[in-house]
Amino acid sequence: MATIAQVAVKAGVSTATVSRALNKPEMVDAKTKAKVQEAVQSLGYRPNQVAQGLASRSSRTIGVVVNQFGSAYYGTMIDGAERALRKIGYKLIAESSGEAAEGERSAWQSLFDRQCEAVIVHSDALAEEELTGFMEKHPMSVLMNRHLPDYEDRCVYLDNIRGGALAAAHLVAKGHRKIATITGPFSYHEARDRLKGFEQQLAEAGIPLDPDLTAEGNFKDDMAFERMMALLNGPKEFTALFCQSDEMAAGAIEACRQKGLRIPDDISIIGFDDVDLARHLSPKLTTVRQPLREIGAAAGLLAHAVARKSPDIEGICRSFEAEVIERASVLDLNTGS
Amino acid sequence: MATIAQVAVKAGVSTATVSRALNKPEMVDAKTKAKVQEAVQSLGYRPNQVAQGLASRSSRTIGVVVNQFGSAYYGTMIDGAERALRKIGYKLIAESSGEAAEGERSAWQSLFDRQCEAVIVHSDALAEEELTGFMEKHPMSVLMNRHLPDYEDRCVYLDNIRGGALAAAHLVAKGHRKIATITGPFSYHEARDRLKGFEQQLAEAGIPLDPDLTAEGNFKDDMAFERMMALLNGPKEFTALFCQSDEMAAGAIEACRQKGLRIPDDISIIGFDDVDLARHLSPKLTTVRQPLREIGAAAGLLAHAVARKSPDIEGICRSFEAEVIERASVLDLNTGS
DNA sequence: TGCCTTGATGTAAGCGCTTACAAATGACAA
DNA sequence: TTGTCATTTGTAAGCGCTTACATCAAGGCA
Repeated sequence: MATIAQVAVKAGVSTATVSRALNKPEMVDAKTKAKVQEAVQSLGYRPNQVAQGLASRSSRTIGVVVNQFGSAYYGTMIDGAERALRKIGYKLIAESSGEAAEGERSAWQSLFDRQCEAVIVHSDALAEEELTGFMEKHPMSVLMNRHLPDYEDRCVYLDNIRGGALAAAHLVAKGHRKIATITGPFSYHEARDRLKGFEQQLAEAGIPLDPDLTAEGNFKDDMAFERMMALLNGPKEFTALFCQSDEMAAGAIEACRQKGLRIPDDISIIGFDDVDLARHLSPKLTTVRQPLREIGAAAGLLAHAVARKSPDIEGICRSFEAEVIERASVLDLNTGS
Repeated sequence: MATIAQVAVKAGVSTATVSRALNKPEMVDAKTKAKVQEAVQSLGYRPNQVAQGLASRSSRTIGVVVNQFGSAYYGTMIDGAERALRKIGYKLIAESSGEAAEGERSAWQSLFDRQCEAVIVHSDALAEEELTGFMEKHPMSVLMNRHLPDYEDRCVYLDNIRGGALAAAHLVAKGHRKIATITGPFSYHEARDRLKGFEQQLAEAGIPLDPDLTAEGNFKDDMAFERMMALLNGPKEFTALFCQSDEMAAGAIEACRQKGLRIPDDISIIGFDDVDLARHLSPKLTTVRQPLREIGAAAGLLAHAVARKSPDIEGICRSFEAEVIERASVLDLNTGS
């Protein structure tokens, strides 16, 4: 690999001039610039970006930590972040936490050790209190898809309360009154918020949330399958189900199938997320869409703005709205279709 | 951020000693080590890994370029690679190519500019010839899930010929004789290989591949839907279909549904990949499994071995075998179940 | 002509580390 | 006592860049 020094020798100038010719072209004479260009070409010189970063104290790198990369949920957000950052010449270093609190802590720290200018964290395992501590300790961090009131301006998040309300409103509008729900784990802020919005919206329609029809899941299909089985075997009847993730909806659908129940004829189901899976399920799943790619992109931009202490922070959308995508898994009781 | 110089002052030793105390503990006296440790603690010192890398000429970073991160296919491989690398203290810099040849070229180059010790490439867009050129130009590269005969020892790949054969064998064993197939794009090596294995295996059973029952898709569901519609509307009958990706199988299933055809009663379908989607489809999809996570992990390890010029290269599994996962989308014509 | 600008380039000091090599210390054998 | 050797530490030269500051030549102006 050619170095700047070799280019300088070949072009007959100092390394400072080479550096300037490349980075601040307006400061150097046209003829000199030409000589430098030629030397660069003939040596195939490419600046060592790590050395540049060390000297200029800017790595142009953002870190991201998520549970794992294999699921569409995380993958889509990361994709959004990476594309947004790549456009402005930034790179993404990705680390997975292995779904453990200790993994989140160490990944967070180690990304800074790698001189990431900022890091994007999707925390699942850290309690609110510890998270707050980290946000304070690492001011160059932003939270993705989680809302921490104390650090409002460094969070990109979905309005989960409203998301939950949307699900309830949709079901109620379709004439459902007896509604069950399988939530995410209550240790997750999102799960609590979605349930809260769901409950509030039901209340507005004069329907109290029935604890017997409320089950705590873990966003995964297997557990949702079991919960749904229990609900179906329970004494209470219901015509509709709200699952806080599409994957759980898939598990619930499977349970219905095993019990010989048809969807949406016998039971209506609405999911949450709108990952690819949703439109491949049978019937196609009506769901509450999270704009994951947009959320990821916003997190990337926010991280960049925070790192650069840019005043644009205010201009970056930090709060996103969910929307219901109507497909074929909810029956309209009013019209029967 | 504290620097090594500050630690040195606080501990009353030279920076060299601090460096040694931290990286080669056996070289320094126990008492000195204790003083250093204490200074490190009290200053909260953490080594700047970028500076370490510059000085020691090793970044402990591997790059990876894929089409996009949002799909389970790429996500799972990346997950495998990241976990394998994290265990040996390496980090992953991820860049997406935006599904374009130019994106692949520039990502590849730019990851080296960031001093990645090696880069893992999942090339979709580059033709074999250009790819060979890149492998020659960048010896610290490995190919993930693609097989380039000239650089056999720097490729981690699935035996796609065998994978295609497996699909054919399964269908034939179930008594199918009239078999259609929707392939990936023929510009993809994988698609050609899978078709080749498929054809060979059929030939062994005395069944010629019928061009009228062979359609070229693009691994996506939409196009598969159209291709399947055309096949169904065509003059030739068939009892089974092999799709070269699960996503295409989902599209084909949708087409059957629209035509009022039941699966597997009227038509049997076997997919390829075994991503999460497969077990959520209805009926659950019988498919040829690619061990994506293992392939990703092997690519990570191979990249590391290549970067370190380690002789272990030979010990890393580079060729993976597919396997058929039997679920519910293929009817056994022999028994009728 | 002399002085001040202005623009282009070079010099050299870092950025935060590692690592040859040199130096110092003490133990030990002759 | 002296020389040898092993052990521990320090000195300083990088790694490949950027950038503040110094330098220098040329042009403008009184």
